Amino acid sequence: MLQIQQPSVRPLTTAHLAQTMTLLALPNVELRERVLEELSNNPALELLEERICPNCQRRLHQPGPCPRCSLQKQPGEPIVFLSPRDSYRAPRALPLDDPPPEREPAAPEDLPAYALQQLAADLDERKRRLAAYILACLDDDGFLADPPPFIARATRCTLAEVDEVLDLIARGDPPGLATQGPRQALLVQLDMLEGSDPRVSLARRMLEETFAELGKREFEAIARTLGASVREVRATAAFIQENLNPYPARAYWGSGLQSPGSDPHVYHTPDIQISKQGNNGTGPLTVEIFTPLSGWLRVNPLFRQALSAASGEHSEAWAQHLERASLFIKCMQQRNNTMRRLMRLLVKEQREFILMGDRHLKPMTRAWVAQQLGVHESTISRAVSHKSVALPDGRIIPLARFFDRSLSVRDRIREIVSKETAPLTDDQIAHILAEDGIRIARRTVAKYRAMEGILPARLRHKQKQPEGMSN
DNA sequence: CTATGGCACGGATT
DNA sequence: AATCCGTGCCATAG
Repeated sequence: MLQIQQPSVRPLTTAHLAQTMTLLALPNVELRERVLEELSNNPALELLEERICPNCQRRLHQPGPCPRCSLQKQPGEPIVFLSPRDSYRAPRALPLDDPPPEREPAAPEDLPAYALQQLAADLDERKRRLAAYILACLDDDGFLADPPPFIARATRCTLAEVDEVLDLIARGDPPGLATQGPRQALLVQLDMLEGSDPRVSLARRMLEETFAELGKREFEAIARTLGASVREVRATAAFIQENLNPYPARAYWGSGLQSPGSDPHVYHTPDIQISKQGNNGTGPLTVEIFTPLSGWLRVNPLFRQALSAASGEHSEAWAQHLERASLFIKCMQQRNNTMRRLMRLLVKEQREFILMGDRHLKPMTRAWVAQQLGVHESTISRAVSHKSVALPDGRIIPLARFFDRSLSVRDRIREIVSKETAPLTDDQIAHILAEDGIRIARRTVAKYRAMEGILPARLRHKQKQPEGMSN
């Protein structure tokens, strides 16, 4: 918590603030890069081993008592704690109480062996060994742990050879195996079914140009970027969802996550996980804020000693390192603290939304949250942007959606239209909403309706096409 | 004449 | 300071 400040004349505050803000705006995956970079560049910075909480067996990544066990006090309050996530394999964190259903039934050796069998006949000795090496190094999702140039170096093959073998594997039976991630896997699979469907070309553009948005299901943004209609984008997203598999290895390892209805098709891991405590809807909500590494950062005490002992030209550079390290740690703590406070407030305020769906989202502005927390509103902006949160029902949504004023209204519009007997005009819908106390302009109804991919009243007529995919 | 979608303006957000 | 979103005004399709 407290760092011994070097009596530095440097304007610590400006640098500190600037760096805090940049860290705050980073999603977990990028923060991981950032921390690793800092660790490798700065010898004064050190990552301590994780501990296991003797009580709840969770991994701890900060000094002091286990935050989860010690926090379980206040009945109405949500439980918010940081949770180390150094592996990005799981699609999302599993609820704390349930045993993980995935990845134990089949032996992990099965898949590589199976894949190798298909290829063996086509390859010479040298390439067969290369293929075996690659397959052995895949992570649990069937993706490459190392980039191709790395493999080339490790196996003393040329990059061209590596790419060739990779391509063969990827087009083998679990299509998309041994690619670099969900996106590449999907693209390979897309290539393989080319020719048949007109949606293929749009699907490719969506994967290539707007993959991040696709993961977050921001269909409007995709449509805008690609110049397609929201309707087309939705249809294509459904097409991708039905025909392609972002995690090729999972189909083989009997994961129960892929098939059931709970929207498994989000192609990235969340930064935050919210789960319910019990099965009844009354228990407190648990919020895990993922941190990129297990263990915790601190200034290396040996380095500090060495600095005081050292003299001469080194000491200045070393002092800078040390200052930078301590600064970085402060920034990380600042970030964690802000995220914790933010999430505690958000979950408390929006409990109904989290548990019961879009319609119960209370309108909330960032400015208001900033005032509650006593920070600048731009801080909230940074904290909220680029983050994704997994809800108890399995949906993964951008954190910014907590501030989407239109969400609950759009949900109501969808309901009104689905229950209508005769097609209602936008004006009528606006009127119905007004009776419920929602005063929005007719023009706005039209926009929301378009966003939801609902045709205008004139075109809805009698045949209704149930298009709802996210409920 | 009515229902919609396009364009632009003002306020909020970033 | 730049950008996004809700809304009003207006042209157009039916």
